[in-house]
Amino acid sequence: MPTLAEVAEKAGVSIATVSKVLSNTPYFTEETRRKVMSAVEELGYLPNLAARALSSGKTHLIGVVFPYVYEGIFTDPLVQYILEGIEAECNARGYNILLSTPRLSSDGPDENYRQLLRSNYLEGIVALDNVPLGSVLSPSLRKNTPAVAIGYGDHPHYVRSDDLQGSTTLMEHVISLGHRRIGILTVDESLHYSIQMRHVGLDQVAEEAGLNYAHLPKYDRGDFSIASGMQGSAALLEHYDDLTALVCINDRMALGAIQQVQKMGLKVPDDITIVGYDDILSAQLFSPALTTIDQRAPELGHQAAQMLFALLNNENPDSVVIPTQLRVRESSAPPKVSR
Amino acid sequence: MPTLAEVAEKAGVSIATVSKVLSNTPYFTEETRRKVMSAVEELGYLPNLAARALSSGKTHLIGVVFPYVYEGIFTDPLVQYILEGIEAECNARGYNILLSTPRLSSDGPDENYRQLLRSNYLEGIVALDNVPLGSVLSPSLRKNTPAVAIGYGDHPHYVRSDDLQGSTTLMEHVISLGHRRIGILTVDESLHYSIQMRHVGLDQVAEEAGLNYAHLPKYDRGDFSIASGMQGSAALLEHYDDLTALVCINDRMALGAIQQVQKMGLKVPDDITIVGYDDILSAQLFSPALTTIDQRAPELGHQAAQMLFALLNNENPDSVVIPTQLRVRESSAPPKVSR
DNA sequence: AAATAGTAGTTAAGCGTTTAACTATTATAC
DNA sequence: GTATAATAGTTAAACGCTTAACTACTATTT
Repeated sequence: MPTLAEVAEKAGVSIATVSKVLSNTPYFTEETRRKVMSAVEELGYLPNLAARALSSGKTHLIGVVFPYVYEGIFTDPLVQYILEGIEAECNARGYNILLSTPRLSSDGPDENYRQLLRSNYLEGIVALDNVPLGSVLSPSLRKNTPAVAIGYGDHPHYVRSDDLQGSTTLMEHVISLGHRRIGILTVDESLHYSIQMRHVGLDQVAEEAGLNYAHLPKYDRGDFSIASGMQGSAALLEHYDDLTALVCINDRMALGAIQQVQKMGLKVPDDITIVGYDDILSAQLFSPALTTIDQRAPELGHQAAQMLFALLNNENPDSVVIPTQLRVRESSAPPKVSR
Repeated sequence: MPTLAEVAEKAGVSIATVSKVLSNTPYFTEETRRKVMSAVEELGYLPNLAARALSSGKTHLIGVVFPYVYEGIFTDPLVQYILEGIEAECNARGYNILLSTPRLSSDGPDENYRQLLRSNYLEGIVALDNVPLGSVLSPSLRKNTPAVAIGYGDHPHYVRSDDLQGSTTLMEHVISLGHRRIGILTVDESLHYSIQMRHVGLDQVAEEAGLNYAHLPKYDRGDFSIASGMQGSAALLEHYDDLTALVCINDRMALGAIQQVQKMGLKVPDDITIVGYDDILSAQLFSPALTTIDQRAPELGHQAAQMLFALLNNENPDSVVIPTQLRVRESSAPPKVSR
């Protein structure tokens, strides 16, 4: 690999001059530029990024952090949308993405990750931070590195989906259809802040409608998976066969539930309404298509990255809460009068 | 950030000794180790990765390259599975992933990417390389960086899914069910090597069964999307209403086709068999569940990463072709005798 | 004509490691 | 008791870049 020194020699100038030309720092003639450039060209010179990083302190590297918790990170369909959003912003600015997927336990993230984070190797960080178990972005970890959290972690700068508004809208939809005997399919809510918020929303709307949320039939041992949606709906309907609607905390569980109730001979939405949350690809494709909440995940990624670059630019961007969108499809309808 | 020098001073030794202790290079006493370690501890020393990279030439960074071609990279459902596989291997070895998503045009990948690749900043590369349009891993680009291609790019080291075996198995399944009037839904085959291979497989089996593949009704202006599957199936059935089976080049188009033919009043699989390729999540969920080919994408990622680390270790791993698995589900059945 | 400001380029220090080459001490062999 | 080998640690060069401080001109101002 040719170095600055070789370019300088070939061009007949000093390495400082070459550096100036390449970084467009003022004060050189067109003549010099030409000489330098043609030397660069001939030698196929490329800057050594490690050297540049060491010297300037700028790595042009953004850490994108998706903690690995209860399941593989990439099995979460939202992750890819978020990544897409972040990627677009970084690409536009010539920044590279270092993808970090720390194992998160109750002791916090793994040692590799801690070191990476504290090493100042990353100019900035965008992290999914939604897990009460532990933050990948706690103040002691992130130190001086600008960071944006996607989620409910307690951070000065964050982007969130409006889970409260989303769950409220979803529950209002179900209740306004006339349902009152409503079952809830969810996961251990200590797992996820956004799940907790969704419960708050469901609760509020239920109470306003005169329903006691705490007493609604619930299955809370799901794990986000399709299988647990099947299991949960079976368990609920076994004890409460008069339910006219199932509100599920995510789409995969909702799709599992639909399959299960169909297997049990019920029609969706005629016999029972089932709604989800997330609007994954399968939600639109499924038959019946799933009524659900679109979190607009790519937007989460875009906004988070934009905020991060604002921070790097010494601006002070406001945190953002992104409104969700109710997608009414085929899986929800008024309850049958007969039941 | 404390440096080696500060640690050395605090421990009362030279920086070379500190470096030796930390890298476990022989020849120091237990006593020294203790002094160094406690200085490290007290100061919270962490190595500067840029400096280390400059000095040692090792960045501990693996480039994972997903070219951005006709559509956003992350809209391809396989990508996340592959990423999952690569991530697991890198994580186990303490390597970090630099995620690169070059824009690929007929001039090759964009300039940012070229520079990154040739800068020796990455110790190794795993790249999706399946596009005749241009390689992200051509010899001139990758130079001395060890690289593993996932796909059909012409490289010394690659991992491929066995598209020939997959498509053969798929077509054999359809033909063995008794179908002879078969339509093909595909994309411009100049877009993708693996698509080309799938055609070869379909062709072979068709010919063996006495069908002229070239004359089978085809829609080849798809773009992998659900919408184009709907469009393509509509177009085909308009001209050939006697088709008893549609073989689709990927799952999303197949799912689109199912929706479309259902909309047209046909039953799947009673009136028409529809099969896909990929086994995306929705394939299992859809009703009817889609008969398709499972490429075992996570395995592609695992194997590719393992090969790369073998290369870094100066071994000479063999390239790998990963067999696929036919998933027979509900969307395929023998043709109705009446039609 | 001297002082000042602007332009063009150079010198050299510094970024924080790694590591080859060296010195000094101690243990082992004969 | 010396030669040799092994051990423990140090010195200093090197990695390739950025950038502050400097010199040397040329153009402008007064």
